Amino acid sequence: MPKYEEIAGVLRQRITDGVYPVGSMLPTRTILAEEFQVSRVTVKKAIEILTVEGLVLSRQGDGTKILNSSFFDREDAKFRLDNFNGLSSDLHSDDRKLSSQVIEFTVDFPDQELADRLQVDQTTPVYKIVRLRLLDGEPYTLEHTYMPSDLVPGLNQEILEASIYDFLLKKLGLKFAGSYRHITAERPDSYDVEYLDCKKNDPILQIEQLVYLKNGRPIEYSRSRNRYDTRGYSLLDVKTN
Amino acid sequence: MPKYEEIAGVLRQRITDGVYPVGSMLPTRTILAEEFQVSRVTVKKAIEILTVEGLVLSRQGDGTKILNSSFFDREDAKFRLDNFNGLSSDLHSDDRKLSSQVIEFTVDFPDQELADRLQVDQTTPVYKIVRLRLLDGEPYTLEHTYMPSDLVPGLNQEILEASIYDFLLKKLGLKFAGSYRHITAERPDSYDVEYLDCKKNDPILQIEQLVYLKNGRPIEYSRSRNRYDTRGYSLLDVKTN
DNA sequence: GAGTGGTCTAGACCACTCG
DNA sequence: GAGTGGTCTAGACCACTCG
Repeated sequence: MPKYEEIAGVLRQRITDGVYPVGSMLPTRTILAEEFQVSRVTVKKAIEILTVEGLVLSRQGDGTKILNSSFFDREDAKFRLDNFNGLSSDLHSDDRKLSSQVIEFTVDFPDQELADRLQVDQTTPVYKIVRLRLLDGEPYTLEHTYMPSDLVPGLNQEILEASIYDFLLKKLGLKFAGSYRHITAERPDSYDVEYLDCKKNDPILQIEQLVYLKNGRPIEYSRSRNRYDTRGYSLLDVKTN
Repeated sequence: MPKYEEIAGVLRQRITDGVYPVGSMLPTRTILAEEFQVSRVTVKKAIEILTVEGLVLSRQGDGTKILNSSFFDREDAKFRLDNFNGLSSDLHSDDRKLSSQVIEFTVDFPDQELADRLQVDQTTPVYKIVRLRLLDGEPYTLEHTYMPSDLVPGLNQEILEASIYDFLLKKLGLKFAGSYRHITAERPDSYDVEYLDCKKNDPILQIEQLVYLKNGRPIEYSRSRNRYDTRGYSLLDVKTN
Protein backbone atom coordinates (compact mmCIF):
# COMPACT_ATOMS: atom_id res chain seq x y z
CA MET A 1 0.00 0.00 0.00
CA PRO A 2 1.40 3.40 -0.99
CA LYS A 3 2.37 5.85 1.74
CA TYR A 4 -0.29 8.37 0.73
CA GLU A 5 -3.05 5.81 1.27
CA GLU A 6 -1.68 4.88 4.67
CA ILE A 7 -1.50 8.52 5.70
CA ALA A 8 -5.02 9.12 4.38
CA GLY A 9 -6.14 6.23 6.58
CA VAL A 10 -4.50 7.67 9.68
CA LEU A 11 -5.95 11.12 9.06
CA ARG A 12 -9.40 9.67 8.36
CA GLN A 13 -9.27 7.82 11.64
CA ARG A 14 -8.26 10.96 13.51
CA ILE A 15 -11.17 12.84 12.00
CA THR A 16 -13.73 10.20 12.91
CA ASP A 17 -12.20 9.92 16.38
CA GLY A 18 -12.47 13.66 16.87
CA VAL A 19 -8.73 14.19 17.25
CA TYR A 20 -9.28 16.80 14.55
CA PRO A 21 -12.70 18.20 15.46
CA VAL A 22 -15.24 19.26 12.86
CA GLY A 23 -14.74 22.88 11.90
CA SER A 24 -11.10 22.95 12.97
CA MET A 25 -8.13 23.13 10.65
CA LEU A 26 -5.98 20.19 9.70
CA PRO A 27 -2.29 20.73 10.54
CA THR A 28 -0.45 22.25 7.60
CA ARG A 29 1.14 20.12 4.92
CA THR A 30 4.57 21.02 6.27
CA ILE A 31 3.75 19.81 9.77
CA LEU A 32 2.12 16.61 8.56
CA ALA A 33 5.06 15.97 6.23
CA GLU A 34 7.37 16.18 9.22
CA GLU A 35 5.19 14.01 11.40
CA PHE A 36 4.94 11.22 8.82
CA GLN A 37 8.49 11.75 7.55
CA VAL A 38 7.38 12.14 3.95
CA SER A 39 7.46 14.91 1.38
CA ARG A 40 4.76 17.55 1.23
CA VAL A 41 3.59 16.19 -2.13
CA THR A 42 2.80 12.86 -0.53
CA VAL A 43 0.77 14.57 2.19
CA LYS A 44 -1.12 16.44 -0.51
CA LYS A 45 -2.07 13.16 -2.22
CA ALA A 46 -3.37 11.84 1.08
CA ILE A 47 -5.44 14.97 1.66
CA GLU A 48 -6.80 14.74 -1.87
CA ILE A 49 -8.30 11.37 -1.02
CA LEU A 50 -10.08 12.83 1.99
CA THR A 51 -11.25 15.72 -0.17
CA VAL A 52 -12.93 13.41 -2.64
CA GLU A 53 -14.57 11.64 0.27
CA GLY A 54 -15.99 14.95 1.41
CA LEU A 55 -14.22 14.92 4.76
CA VAL A 56 -12.11 18.04 4.31
CA LEU A 57 -11.98 21.16 2.15
CA SER A 58 -8.71 22.83 1.19
CA ARG A 59 -8.48 26.50 0.35
CA GLN A 60 -5.36 28.02 -1.09
CA GLY A 61 -3.95 30.64 1.23
CA ASP A 62 -6.08 29.53 4.10
CA GLY A 63 -5.78 25.89 5.05
CA THR A 64 -7.63 22.59 5.13
CA LYS A 65 -10.84 22.48 7.13
CA ILE A 66 -12.51 19.45 8.68
CA LEU A 67 -16.05 19.27 7.33
CA ASN A 68 -18.99 17.82 9.11
CA SER A 69 -19.82 14.70 7.19
CA SER A 70 -23.48 14.88 8.04
CA PHE A 71 -24.50 13.95 4.53
CA PHE A 72 -23.55 10.39 4.82
CA ASP A 73 -24.79 10.12 8.33
CA ARG A 74 -28.28 10.63 7.01
CA GLU A 75 -30.22 7.41 6.96
CA ASP A 76 -31.17 7.92 3.32
CA ALA A 77 -27.60 8.54 2.27
CA LYS A 78 -26.30 5.11 3.03
CA PHE A 79 -26.12 4.01 -0.58
CA ARG A 80 -23.54 5.72 -2.65
CA LEU A 81 -23.56 5.90 -6.37
CA ASP A 82 -19.89 6.69 -6.51
CA ASN A 83 -18.62 3.29 -5.53
CA PHE A 84 -19.65 -0.20 -6.54
CA ASN A 85 -18.48 -2.67 -3.97
CA GLY A 86 -21.81 -4.34 -3.74
CA LEU A 87 -24.71 -4.04 -1.37
CA SER A 88 -22.97 -5.95 1.43
CA SER A 89 -20.27 -3.32 1.74
CA ASP A 90 -22.78 -0.45 1.66
CA LEU A 91 -24.54 -2.03 4.61
CA HIS A 92 -21.55 -3.06 6.69
CA SER A 93 -22.26 -0.37 9.25
CA ASP A 94 -25.96 -1.19 9.33
CA ASP A 95 -27.66 -3.16 12.05
CA ARG A 96 -30.15 -4.68 9.68
CA LYS A 97 -29.54 -8.11 8.27
CA LEU A 98 -29.05 -8.51 4.54
CA SER A 99 -30.09 -11.78 2.96
CA SER A 100 -30.38 -12.93 -0.63
CA GLN A 101 -32.91 -15.16 -2.29
CA VAL A 102 -31.83 -16.65 -5.61
CA ILE A 103 -34.78 -16.56 -7.97
CA GLU A 104 -33.00 -17.57 -11.12
CA PHE A 105 -29.51 -18.89 -11.84
CA THR A 106 -28.91 -20.08 -15.37
CA VAL A 107 -26.25 -19.97 -18.01
CA ASP A 108 -26.88 -19.36 -21.69
CA PHE A 109 -25.43 -17.85 -24.86
CA PRO A 110 -25.97 -14.10 -24.94
CA ASP A 111 -27.98 -12.27 -27.55
CA GLN A 112 -26.17 -9.71 -29.68
CA GLU A 113 -26.91 -6.76 -27.42
CA LEU A 114 -25.71 -8.45 -24.25
CA ALA A 115 -22.64 -9.84 -26.00
CA ASP A 116 -21.77 -6.30 -27.09
CA ARG A 117 -22.20 -4.94 -23.60
CA LEU A 118 -20.03 -7.62 -22.03
CA GLN A 119 -17.55 -7.50 -24.93
CA VAL A 120 -17.72 -11.23 -25.52
CA ASP A 121 -18.81 -13.06 -28.63
CA GLN A 122 -22.06 -14.93 -28.79
CA THR A 123 -20.37 -18.28 -28.23
CA THR A 124 -19.26 -17.35 -24.70
CA PRO A 125 -21.71 -18.61 -22.09
CA VAL A 126 -23.08 -15.91 -19.81
CA TYR A 127 -24.54 -16.37 -16.34
CA LYS A 128 -27.96 -14.93 -15.77
CA ILE A 129 -28.77 -14.31 -12.15
CA VAL A 130 -31.89 -12.89 -10.57
CA ARG A 131 -31.55 -12.20 -6.87
CA LEU A 132 -33.94 -10.69 -4.41
CA ARG A 133 -32.14 -8.84 -1.64
CA LEU A 134 -33.95 -8.59 1.65
CA LEU A 135 -33.27 -6.42 4.66
CA ASP A 136 -34.48 -7.92 7.92
CA GLY A 137 -36.59 -10.17 5.75
CA GLU A 138 -38.27 -7.31 3.89
CA PRO A 139 -37.95 -7.20 0.08
CA TYR A 140 -35.62 -4.48 -0.92
CA THR A 141 -33.98 -4.73 -4.27
CA LEU A 142 -34.34 -7.06 -7.21
CA GLU A 143 -31.10 -7.57 -9.12
CA HIS A 144 -30.83 -8.90 -12.65
CA THR A 145 -27.16 -9.70 -13.23
CA TYR A 146 -25.23 -11.00 -16.24
CA MET A 147 -21.61 -12.15 -16.09
CA PRO A 148 -19.33 -13.82 -18.63
CA SER A 149 -18.81 -17.36 -17.32
CA ASP A 150 -15.15 -17.50 -18.34
CA LEU A 151 -14.31 -14.68 -15.93
CA VAL A 152 -16.15 -16.18 -12.97
CA PRO A 153 -15.31 -19.87 -12.71
CA GLY A 154 -16.93 -21.76 -9.88
CA LEU A 155 -19.88 -19.47 -9.27
CA ASN A 156 -22.56 -21.34 -7.38
CA GLN A 157 -25.77 -20.96 -5.45
CA GLU A 158 -24.01 -20.68 -2.11
CA ILE A 159 -21.95 -17.72 -3.27
CA LEU A 160 -25.01 -16.03 -4.70
CA GLU A 161 -26.72 -16.28 -1.35
CA ALA A 162 -23.74 -14.66 0.37
CA SER A 163 -21.84 -11.96 -1.55
CA ILE A 164 -20.77 -12.10 -5.19
CA TYR A 165 -18.34 -9.23 -4.70
CA ASP A 166 -16.55 -10.92 -1.85
CA PHE A 167 -16.07 -13.91 -4.13
CA LEU A 168 -14.80 -11.84 -7.04
CA LEU A 169 -12.42 -9.74 -4.94
CA LYS A 170 -11.15 -12.18 -2.37
CA LYS A 171 -11.43 -15.61 -3.95
CA LEU A 172 -10.78 -14.79 -7.59
CA GLY A 173 -8.54 -11.82 -6.87
CA LEU A 174 -10.20 -9.66 -9.50
CA LYS A 175 -9.52 -5.94 -9.53
CA PHE A 176 -12.10 -3.38 -10.54
CA ALA A 177 -11.23 -0.43 -12.72
CA GLY A 178 -14.56 1.35 -12.50
CA SER A 179 -18.17 1.33 -13.49
CA TYR A 180 -20.70 3.04 -15.67
CA ARG A 181 -24.15 3.57 -14.25
CA HIS A 182 -27.43 4.80 -15.62
CA ILE A 183 -30.28 5.77 -13.32
CA THR A 184 -33.92 5.94 -14.25
CA ALA A 185 -37.38 5.80 -12.74
CA GLU A 186 -39.51 3.02 -14.16
CA ARG A 187 -42.92 1.44 -13.98
CA PRO A 188 -42.92 -1.90 -12.16
CA ASP A 189 -42.97 -5.10 -14.18
CA SER A 190 -44.50 -8.41 -13.12
CA TYR A 191 -41.26 -9.50 -11.40
CA ASP A 192 -41.25 -6.37 -9.29
CA VAL A 193 -44.86 -6.79 -8.27
CA GLU A 194 -44.30 -10.41 -7.37
CA TYR A 195 -41.00 -10.22 -5.52
CA LEU A 196 -40.63 -6.63 -4.32
CA ASP A 197 -44.20 -6.81 -3.14
CA CYS A 198 -44.97 -3.43 -4.64
CA LYS A 199 -48.25 -2.16 -5.98
CA LYS A 200 -49.00 -1.89 -9.67
CA ASN A 201 -48.41 1.86 -9.71
CA ASP A 202 -45.48 2.14 -7.34
CA PRO A 203 -42.46 3.70 -9.02
CA ILE A 204 -39.23 1.73 -9.34
CA LEU A 205 -35.76 3.24 -9.07
CA GLN A 206 -33.52 1.38 -11.50
CA ILE A 207 -29.73 1.40 -11.58
CA GLU A 208 -28.31 -0.06 -14.74
CA GLN A 209 -24.64 -0.85 -14.30
CA LEU A 210 -21.59 -2.02 -16.20
CA VAL A 211 -18.56 -2.92 -14.09
CA TYR A 212 -15.07 -3.11 -15.57
CA LEU A 213 -11.95 -4.91 -14.50
CA LYS A 214 -8.47 -3.37 -14.48
CA ASN A 215 -7.64 -5.30 -17.61
CA GLY A 216 -10.46 -3.49 -19.37
CA ARG A 217 -12.96 -6.35 -19.61
CA PRO A 218 -16.54 -5.92 -18.41
CA ILE A 219 -17.27 -8.31 -15.56
CA GLU A 220 -20.92 -7.50 -14.97
CA TYR A 221 -23.96 -6.01 -16.55
CA SER A 222 -26.85 -5.58 -14.18
CA ARG A 223 -30.12 -3.88 -13.51
CA SER A 224 -30.95 -3.25 -9.91
CA ARG A 225 -34.59 -2.44 -9.26
CA ASN A 226 -35.47 -0.76 -5.99
CA ARG A 227 -38.72 -0.10 -4.21
CA TYR A 228 -39.16 3.67 -4.31
CA ASP A 229 -40.03 3.88 -0.62
CA THR A 230 -37.05 1.97 0.73
CA ARG A 231 -34.05 3.22 -1.10
CA GLY A 232 -32.38 6.25 -2.60
CA TYR A 233 -28.83 6.76 -3.78
CA SER A 234 -26.39 9.46 -2.84
CA LEU A 235 -23.45 10.95 -4.56
CA LEU A 236 -20.74 13.39 -3.70
CA ASP A 237 -19.07 15.30 -6.47
CA VAL A 238 -15.99 17.30 -5.51
CA LYS A 239 -13.82 19.47 -7.70
CA THR A 240 -10.30 18.58 -6.68
CA ASN A 241 -7.85 21.12 -8.11
CA MET B 1 -4.60 27.60 -16.16
CA PRO B 2 -2.13 24.98 -14.95
CA LYS B 3 0.00 23.15 -17.50
CA TYR B 4 -1.57 19.78 -16.73
CA GLU B 5 -5.02 21.10 -17.64
CA GLU B 6 -3.71 22.57 -20.86
CA ILE B 7 -2.06 19.29 -21.79
CA ALA B 8 -5.19 17.34 -20.88
CA GLY B 9 -7.09 19.63 -23.23
CA VAL B 10 -4.67 19.00 -26.10
CA LEU B 11 -4.75 15.23 -25.57
CA ARG B 12 -8.55 15.24 -25.31
CA GLN B 13 -8.75 17.08 -28.59
CA ARG B 14 -6.41 14.61 -30.28
CA ILE B 15 -8.53 11.72 -29.05
CA THR B 16 -11.78 13.20 -30.31
CA ASP B 17 -10.09 14.13 -33.59
CA GLY B 18 -8.85 10.58 -34.02
CA VAL B 19 -5.18 11.54 -33.96
CA TYR B 20 -5.00 8.86 -31.26
CA PRO B 21 -7.49 6.27 -32.54
CA VAL B 22 -9.73 4.25 -30.22
CA GLY B 23 -7.97 1.08 -29.13
CA SER B 24 -4.49 2.44 -29.77
CA MET B 25 -1.96 3.36 -27.13
CA LEU B 26 -1.22 6.88 -26.01
CA PRO B 27 2.45 7.81 -26.41
CA THR B 28 4.40 7.06 -23.24
CA ARG B 29 4.75 9.58 -20.45
CA THR B 30 8.37 10.09 -21.38
CA ILE B 31 7.56 10.94 -24.98
CA LEU B 32 4.71 13.26 -24.03
CA ALA B 33 6.88 14.94 -21.41
CA GLU B 34 9.42 15.69 -24.11
CA GLU B 35 6.83 16.91 -26.57
CA PHE B 36 5.25 19.34 -24.11
CA GLN B 37 8.54 20.19 -22.43
CA VAL B 38 7.28 19.31 -18.98
CA SER B 39 8.11 16.74 -16.35
CA ARG B 40 6.65 13.25 -16.41
CA VAL B 41 4.68 13.99 -13.26
CA THR B 42 2.85 16.80 -15.03
CA VAL B 43 1.96 14.50 -17.91
CA LYS B 44 0.63 12.00 -15.39
CA LYS B 45 -1.67 14.61 -13.89
CA ALA B 46 -3.01 15.40 -17.34
CA ILE B 47 -3.63 11.73 -18.09
CA GLU B 48 -5.38 11.34 -14.74
CA ILE B 49 -7.94 13.90 -15.83
CA LEU B 50 -8.68 11.93 -18.98
CA THR B 51 -8.88 8.75 -16.91
CA VAL B 52 -11.58 10.18 -14.69
CA GLU B 53 -13.43 11.26 -17.82
CA GLY B 54 -13.35 7.68 -19.05
CA LEU B 55 -11.35 8.47 -22.17
CA VAL B 56 -8.26 6.37 -21.39
CA LEU B 57 -7.20 3.50 -19.19
CA SER B 58 -3.67 3.20 -17.81
CA ARG B 59 -2.16 -0.13 -16.85
CA GLN B 60 1.14 -0.35 -15.04
CA GLY B 61 3.68 -2.19 -17.12
CA ASP B 62 1.62 -1.90 -20.25
CA GLY B 63 0.61 1.60 -21.22
CA THR B 64 -2.34 3.92 -21.62
CA LYS B 65 -5.09 2.85 -23.97
CA ILE B 66 -7.62 5.04 -25.75
CA LEU B 67 -11.08 3.80 -24.83
CA ASN B 68 -14.12 4.06 -26.96
CA SER B 69 -16.29 6.57 -25.22
CA SER B 70 -19.49 5.04 -26.48
CA PHE B 71 -21.21 5.43 -23.11
CA PHE B 72 -21.65 9.10 -23.36
CA ASP B 73 -22.51 8.93 -27.02
CA ARG B 74 -25.69 7.12 -26.07
CA GLU B 75 -28.70 9.35 -26.29
CA ASP B 76 -29.78 8.43 -22.78
CA ALA B 77 -26.38 9.17 -21.31
CA LYS B 78 -26.41 12.86 -22.01
CA PHE B 79 -27.06 13.84 -18.42
CA ARG B 80 -24.27 13.20 -16.04
CA LEU B 81 -24.61 12.98 -12.34
CA ASP B 82 -20.95 13.63 -11.80
CA ASN B 83 -20.98 17.28 -12.70
CA PHE B 84 -23.34 20.11 -11.89
CA ASN B 85 -22.93 22.88 -14.38
CA GLY B 86 -26.61 23.15 -15.02
CA LEU B 87 -28.90 21.83 -17.67
CA SER B 88 -27.76 24.33 -20.32
CA SER B 89 -24.25 22.92 -20.26
CA ASP B 90 -25.45 19.31 -20.41
CA LEU B 91 -27.34 20.16 -23.55
CA HIS B 92 -24.77 22.29 -25.31
CA SER B 93 -24.12 19.61 -27.88
CA ASP B 94 -27.81 18.95 -28.38
CA ASP B 95 -29.83 20.19 -31.31
CA ARG B 96 -32.95 20.60 -29.25
CA LYS B 97 -33.84 23.96 -27.87
CA LEU B 98 -33.95 24.43 -24.11
CA SER B 99 -36.31 27.02 -22.72
CA SER B 100 -37.40 27.90 -19.21
CA GLN B 101 -40.76 28.97 -17.89
CA VAL B 102 -40.69 30.68 -14.50
CA ILE B 103 -43.61 29.41 -12.47
CA GLU B 104 -42.71 30.98 -9.17
CA PHE B 105 -40.08 33.49 -8.11
CA THR B 106 -40.38 34.76 -4.57
CA VAL B 107 -38.18 35.62 -1.65
CA ASP B 108 -38.92 34.73 1.96
CA PHE B 109 -37.36 33.83 5.29
CA PRO B 110 -36.45 30.14 5.39
CA ASP B 111 -37.90 27.64 7.82
CA GLN B 112 -35.50 25.92 10.18
CA GLU B 113 -34.81 22.95 7.93
CA LEU B 114 -34.00 25.04 4.86
CA ALA B 115 -31.89 27.44 6.93
CA ASP B 116 -29.86 24.48 8.17
CA ARG B 117 -29.37 23.13 4.68
CA LEU B 118 -28.23 26.46 3.31
CA GLN B 119 -26.22 27.24 6.45
CA VAL B 120 -27.85 30.61 6.96
CA ASP B 121 -29.89 31.82 9.89
CA GLN B 122 -33.60 32.33 9.65
CA THR B 123 -33.25 36.08 9.19
CA THR B 124 -31.49 35.70 5.84
CA PRO B 125 -33.94 35.99 2.94
CA VAL B 126 -33.91 33.03 0.58
CA TYR B 127 -35.05 32.95 -3.03
CA LYS B 128 -37.59 30.34 -3.95
CA ILE B 129 -37.70 29.54 -7.62
CA VAL B 130 -39.84 27.06 -9.49
CA ARG B 131 -38.87 26.63 -13.10
CA LEU B 132 -40.24 24.38 -15.79
CA ARG B 133 -37.58 23.43 -18.31
CA LEU B 134 -38.79 22.58 -21.78
CA LEU B 135 -37.02 20.89 -24.65
CA ASP B 136 -38.33 21.90 -28.05
CA GLY B 137 -41.37 23.14 -26.17
CA GLU B 138 -42.03 19.79 -24.44
CA PRO B 139 -42.11 19.73 -20.61
CA TYR B 140 -39.06 18.08 -19.32
CA THR B 141 -37.99 18.86 -15.80
CA LEU B 142 -39.52 20.82 -12.98
CA GLU B 143 -36.94 22.48 -10.74
CA HIS B 144 -37.59 23.74 -7.22
CA THR B 145 -34.59 25.87 -6.27
CA TYR B 146 -33.64 27.74 -3.09
CA MET B 147 -30.73 30.17 -2.87
CA PRO B 148 -29.55 32.55 -0.13
CA SER B 149 -30.27 36.03 -1.45
CA ASP B 150 -27.07 37.53 -0.04
CA LEU B 151 -24.97 35.30 -2.28
CA VAL B 152 -26.90 36.05 -5.45
CA PRO B 153 -27.50 39.79 -5.70
CA GLY B 154 -29.40 40.98 -8.73
CA LEU B 155 -31.18 37.77 -9.62
CA ASN B 156 -34.17 38.52 -11.84
CA GLN B 157 -36.77 36.99 -14.10
CA GLU B 158 -34.68 37.48 -17.21
CA ILE B 159 -31.78 35.48 -15.77
CA LEU B 160 -34.10 32.72 -14.65
CA GLU B 161 -35.40 32.39 -18.18
CA ALA B 162 -31.86 32.06 -19.51
CA SER B 163 -29.31 30.25 -17.34
CA ILE B 164 -28.77 30.70 -13.61
CA TYR B 165 -25.40 28.98 -13.76
CA ASP B 166 -24.09 31.29 -16.43
CA PHE B 167 -25.03 34.19 -14.18
CA LEU B 168 -23.38 32.69 -11.11
CA LEU B 169 -20.18 31.72 -12.89
CA LYS B 170 -19.67 34.51 -15.37
CA LYS B 171 -21.39 37.55 -13.89
CA LEU B 172 -20.88 36.94 -10.19
CA GLY B 173 -17.60 35.06 -10.61
CA LEU B 174 -18.59 32.36 -8.11
CA LYS B 175 -16.57 29.19 -7.93
CA PHE B 176 -18.08 25.81 -7.15
CA ALA B 177 -16.41 23.37 -4.83
CA GLY B 178 -18.75 20.46 -5.37
CA SER B 179 -22.18 19.08 -4.79
CA TYR B 180 -24.09 16.49 -2.85
CA ARG B 181 -26.91 14.69 -4.63
CA HIS B 182 -29.60 12.28 -3.60
CA ILE B 183 -31.59 10.35 -6.17
CA THR B 184 -34.99 8.80 -5.64
CA ALA B 185 -38.04 7.63 -7.52
CA GLU B 186 -41.22 9.36 -6.42
CA ARG B 187 -44.93 9.56 -7.00
CA PRO B 188 -46.00 12.67 -8.87
CA ASP B 189 -47.48 15.59 -6.95
CA SER B 190 -50.01 18.10 -8.22
CA TYR B 191 -47.27 20.36 -9.61
CA ASP B 192 -45.84 17.50 -11.65
CA VAL B 193 -49.20 16.56 -13.05
CA GLU B 194 -49.96 20.15 -13.98
CA TYR B 195 -46.64 21.24 -15.43
CA LEU B 196 -44.83 18.11 -16.52
CA ASP B 197 -48.03 16.94 -18.08
CA CYS B 198 -47.62 13.48 -16.60
CA LYS B 199 -50.30 11.03 -15.62
CA LYS B 200 -51.30 10.44 -12.02
CA ASN B 201 -49.35 7.17 -11.82
CA ASP B 202 -46.28 8.07 -13.86
CA PRO B 203 -43.10 7.74 -11.81
CA ILE B 204 -40.92 10.79 -11.19
CA LEU B 205 -37.12 10.69 -11.04
CA GLN B 206 -36.04 13.22 -8.43
CA ILE B 207 -32.57 14.64 -7.94
CA GLU B 208 -32.15 16.47 -4.67
CA GLN B 209 -29.04 18.60 -4.71
CA LEU B 210 -26.89 20.82 -2.54
CA VAL B 211 -24.22 22.84 -4.32
CA TYR B 212 -21.25 24.34 -2.48
CA LEU B 213 -18.95 27.22 -3.24
CA LYS B 214 -15.17 27.11 -2.85
CA ASN B 215 -15.48 29.14 0.33
CA GLY B 216 -17.59 26.36 1.80
CA ARG B 217 -21.00 28.02 1.72
CA PRO B 218 -23.98 26.30 0.12
CA ILE B 219 -25.23 28.29 -2.84
CA GLU B 220 -28.21 26.16 -3.81
CA TYR B 221 -30.62 23.58 -2.53
CA SER B 222 -32.86 22.14 -5.20
CA ARG B 223 -35.14 19.33 -6.18
CA SER B 224 -35.26 18.51 -9.85
CA ARG B 225 -38.23 16.40 -10.87
CA ASN B 226 -38.04 14.57 -14.18
CA ARG B 227 -40.59 12.78 -16.27
CA TYR B 228 -39.57 9.13 -16.15
CA ASP B 229 -39.89 8.67 -19.89
CA THR B 230 -37.72 11.58 -20.96
CA ARG B 231 -34.70 11.54 -18.78
CA GLY B 232 -32.17 9.35 -17.04
CA TYR B 233 -28.83 10.21 -15.48
CA SER B 234 -25.45 8.65 -16.09
CA LEU B 235 -22.39 8.35 -14.01
CA LEU B 236 -18.86 7.17 -14.52
CA ASP B 237 -16.91 5.97 -11.55
CA VAL B 238 -13.23 5.32 -12.11
CA LYS B 239 -10.68 4.10 -9.62
CA THR B 240 -7.63 6.26 -10.14
CA ASN B 241 -5.01 4.80 -7.76
C1' DG C 1 4.12 40.33 5.42
C1' DA C 2 3.51 35.79 6.96
C1' DG C 3 1.71 31.64 6.13
C1' DT C 4 -1.17 28.64 3.58
C1' DG C 5 -2.11 25.36 -0.24
C1' DG C 6 -1.11 24.63 -5.61
C1' DT C 7 2.08 23.67 -9.31
C1' DC C 8 6.18 21.97 -11.27
C1' DT C 9 10.75 19.86 -11.81
C1' DA C 10 14.58 16.29 -12.29
C1' DG C 11 15.70 12.40 -10.77
C1' DA C 12 15.36 8.02 -8.26
C1' DC C 13 13.41 3.72 -7.58
C1' DC C 14 9.62 0.33 -7.70
C1' DA C 15 5.87 -2.85 -9.64
C1' DC C 16 4.14 -4.57 -13.36
C1' DT C 17 3.36 -6.59 -18.30
C1' DC C 18 5.02 -8.47 -22.16
C1' DG C 19 7.66 -11.26 -25.36
C1' DG D 1 15.31 -7.92 -20.07
C1' DA D 2 13.17 -3.92 -21.84
C1' DG D 3 9.81 -0.81 -21.32
C1' DT D 4 5.75 0.81 -19.17
C1' DG D 5 3.20 3.40 -15.56
C1' DG D 6 3.23 4.31 -10.13
C1' DT D 7 5.37 6.37 -6.15
C1' DC D 8 8.26 9.45 -3.77
C1' DT D 9 11.57 13.15 -2.76
C1' DA D 10 13.65 17.94 -1.92
C1' DG D 11 13.35 21.97 -3.38
C1' DA D 12 11.65 25.94 -6.03
C1' DC D 13 8.27 29.18 -7.02
C1' DC D 14 3.49 30.84 -7.41
C1' DA D 15 -1.38 32.28 -5.97
C1' DC D 16 -4.06 33.13 -2.50
C1' DT D 17 -6.10 34.58 2.26
C1' DC D 18 -5.75 36.87 6.25
C1' DG D 19 -4.78 40.38 9.65
